[in-house]
Amino acid sequence: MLVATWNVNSVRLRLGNILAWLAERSPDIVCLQEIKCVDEAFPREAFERVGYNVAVHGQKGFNGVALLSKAPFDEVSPGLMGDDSDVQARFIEAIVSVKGGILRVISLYLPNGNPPDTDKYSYKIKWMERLTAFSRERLKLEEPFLLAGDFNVIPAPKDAKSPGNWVNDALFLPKTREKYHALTNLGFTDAIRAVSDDPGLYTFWDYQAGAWPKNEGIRIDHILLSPQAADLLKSAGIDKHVRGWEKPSDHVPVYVDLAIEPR
DNA sequence: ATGGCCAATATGATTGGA
Repeated sequence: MLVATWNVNSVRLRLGNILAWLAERSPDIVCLQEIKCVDEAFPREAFERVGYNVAVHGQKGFNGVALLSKAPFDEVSPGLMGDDSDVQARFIEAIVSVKGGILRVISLYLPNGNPPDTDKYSYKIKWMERLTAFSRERLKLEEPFLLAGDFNVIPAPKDAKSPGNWVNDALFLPKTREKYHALTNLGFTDAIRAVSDDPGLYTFWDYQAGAWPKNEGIRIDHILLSPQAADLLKSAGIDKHVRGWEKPSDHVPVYVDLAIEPR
């Protein structure tokens, strides 16, 4: 069973690319970020026509996350616990029935946090603390459980072509990486790092300054696996070639193959 | 030459992204 995540940078502008990639990869579940539209404007029918159920948590203009699933959703819950005043659409949780049990999946868009000397950075850090508190609760359930999305965190120097360019950036500051490790140390497995220690595994290339042709990439889109999900990991990968398509997103899809059969 | 982008919005300049 394939589960993937992709920050698409506008689901409406990227619809053709997304449908082409779905036909090529045929994932069972897809976590989308930066859909950049309200729920009513999400191109739901285009995905239903090719066999997906749709769950959306959008907002006007920016942010927004969604889930696609070939199997129906048993439960869907938008929003991250811990701050009722947070109106940014960055989190959606769902449960899907699979053969022999369930799979719990989160599509998340962690705040960027730049510039670091502003309230944008404190919002990022607080959001990470809320995500850790949420995860601590969910891990107690001992289920196959995935946190997938755009984490806006470069975990280690080898996750950037030029780490020196990022030392003062909210994506790579020591405090950001400390908070990320506080999350992963609860017991998550980084799916990509479980299958490869190689440098040069990137998921984002800026539109600016020729980042793509120079391969100036960073790895910021992650799939974190609960212990029960990690036990099922068969393979993981990054669909890098999608960055070279016409009108690309600046991010590419990341996927895991789990030893689970659809129900 | 040592910079270069993109998307959404009561839009033709601003905001956010990373």
